[in-house]
Amino acid sequence: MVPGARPTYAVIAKTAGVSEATVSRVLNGDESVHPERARRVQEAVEKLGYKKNRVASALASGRTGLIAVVIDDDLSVFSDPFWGTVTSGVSRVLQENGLHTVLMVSPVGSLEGGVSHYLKSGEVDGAIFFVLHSDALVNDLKKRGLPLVITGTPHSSTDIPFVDTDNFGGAYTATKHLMNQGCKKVGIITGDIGTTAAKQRLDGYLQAFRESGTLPVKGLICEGDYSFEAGKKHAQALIEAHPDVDGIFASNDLMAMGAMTALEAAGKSVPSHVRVVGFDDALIAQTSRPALTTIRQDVVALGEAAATLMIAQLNGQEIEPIILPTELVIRESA
Amino acid sequence: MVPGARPTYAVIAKTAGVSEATVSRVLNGDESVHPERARRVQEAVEKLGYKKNRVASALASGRTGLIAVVIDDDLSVFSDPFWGTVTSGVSRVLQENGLHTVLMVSPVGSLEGGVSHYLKSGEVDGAIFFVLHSDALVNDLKKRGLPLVITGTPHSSTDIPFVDTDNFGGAYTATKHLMNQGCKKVGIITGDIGTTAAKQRLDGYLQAFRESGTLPVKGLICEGDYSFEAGKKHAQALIEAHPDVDGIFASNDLMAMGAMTALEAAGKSVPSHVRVVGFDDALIAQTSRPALTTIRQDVVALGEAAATLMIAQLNGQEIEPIILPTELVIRESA
DNA sequence: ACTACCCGCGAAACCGCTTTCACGAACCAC
DNA sequence: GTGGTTCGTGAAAGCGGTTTCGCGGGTAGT
Repeated sequence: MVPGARPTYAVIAKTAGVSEATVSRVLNGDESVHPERARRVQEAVEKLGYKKNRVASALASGRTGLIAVVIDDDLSVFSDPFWGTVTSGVSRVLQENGLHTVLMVSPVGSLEGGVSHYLKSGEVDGAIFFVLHSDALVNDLKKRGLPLVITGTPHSSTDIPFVDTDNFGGAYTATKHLMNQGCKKVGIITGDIGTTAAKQRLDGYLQAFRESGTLPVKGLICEGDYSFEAGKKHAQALIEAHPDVDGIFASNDLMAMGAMTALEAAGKSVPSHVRVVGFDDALIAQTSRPALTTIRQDVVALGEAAATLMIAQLNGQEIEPIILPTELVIRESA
Repeated sequence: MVPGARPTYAVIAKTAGVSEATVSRVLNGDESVHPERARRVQEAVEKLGYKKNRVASALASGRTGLIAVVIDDDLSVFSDPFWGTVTSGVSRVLQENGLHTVLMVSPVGSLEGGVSHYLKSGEVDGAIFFVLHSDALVNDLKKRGLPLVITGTPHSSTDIPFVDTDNFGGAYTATKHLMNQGCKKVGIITGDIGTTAAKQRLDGYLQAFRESGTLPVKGLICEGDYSFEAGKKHAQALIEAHPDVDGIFASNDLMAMGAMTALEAAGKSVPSHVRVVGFDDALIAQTSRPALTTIRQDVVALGEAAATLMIAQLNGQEIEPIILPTELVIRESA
């Protein structure tokens, strides 16, 4: 053996005095090998510092040990720590299970091109989608039998396993909190209503109203899009339409920041005139002045849950969606 | 051929009436094939919707088409959009070149374990490191001939190609800007001085002083660690030690935010009493009140540059480090 | 016209691991 | 003791490409 070259089964087999087939069995946890021979193989592996060639293994077995994480260029990675954080959770759990994370950041829309091809070509053992881009692609993959996990609730109710934050509950808690603080007129700035998360948060808001026996007046519900600017714009509109508004639930922290900026500019102080609650507990929630009261979602846990679901699926276990709880973090703004 | 099964060379070869060897040559851009036969192969590929099996290809050729991106769990992905953004830049460029990004988020310190093994085992064609963790590992990999790129300037001057932002120039510009605005006493809150970036930014600050013919008084240089808390703490210390301080350059936006929070709490208004400049142009710089004047670095471009360097290396081209320019973004704080 | 080359191409070996298959030994029941 | 199992094992056939090697035919040189 040339020094520096990695040993192969041939070498291990010779050293241990067994066949390559037996080496393979031992290394793949086949119980049926005689303990004594297994030990000899283990020793040879140890001694030679053998590490399995994953590529060869993949070719022969059809399992690559790779899980794709598919992200939409636009919504996501840029300037928003959210997906990066989720990914790190995914990656950690996968790694602990001997799997690797292949990142596919696809320019939105072009998903049908290269990414789609790659996923269909069996070079990954599964795919985790961040935000459901195209139901078509996902359903197609599903039909082909590729293990899938979606982070965020899918639009159409497919039977594809997903993980999500309890958007409904979080929004409900946020709204309830505002009411408990004495707010009589609570508005909401929603996220991009095309996303299920935004819809669910709106539902949670409405539920809080329902329970209090009232319904939000027209104009209290503003359709935003998760951006700072939207928060600003809609807060302005809100206090114009309803000068007596005394609580705002923004569907994410960034919009809450925008709202606070607008409120301050309009001479309304937070929280004495208007209380504000956000959603996410992003970094900005902690650093803003006044510090933002918000609904914390555990983003790392979201990633970990997605990975866990994937692994369970690969093991052929029965699985169901995971909904992660949220937590109200009370700071200064409400 | 079973419907649904992917075609192989065997099928293409038969369809085109050539040998598998010729198919391989055509698909790998070997010029020596007769145009007519090449055309026939292309047609067969087209007709059958053939896509090369990357795994088989990898086994035979030794090239996996995978590039590892190695990130330190701690410093990075969590709550800081920085590395996520860089990664998306890397991923995009790699993908355009038919390569894929394998994410390795390693709990700091454990780099020597699984990650190291994986990288050494030839299952990736190259590795891009975010922040230089361990010179030892990198040098080892370098010796083994694995193409490497480092984002951020390495500590020891190895000949490993790297990409970085012009930290020195950015810091110099920031400090100069404060001086030009009339600041007489400019302090700095540095980043974790164990990182080269922090050192370079400090150097830039010092250079601005040198050019103005003065030197920063003792106590004007505060050693921070890039955290919000550090910014707060050191700004407090700064105005205590030097009540007449009228400019602060914080080595990142987060510390600048902390500093502004502390200043406001101490009754100093920004920018009228003290001007503040940050570094990064992160999201918080735009949303803060007052909006933060800062040094913008192009984070996506950083990732793209890293990927470009990697690709050049794989092509055997000569390469040298890339230093990306920064830009002063003037907002309200200075 | 004869040897020397070069060029395009196919046969076949090979990459390193997995898995099927069949064989011999050991074990069982009758 | 005989026939039928079961069990551990190795030989060998893949997995789907890449690459070496050598052959046949055309070109060039003398």
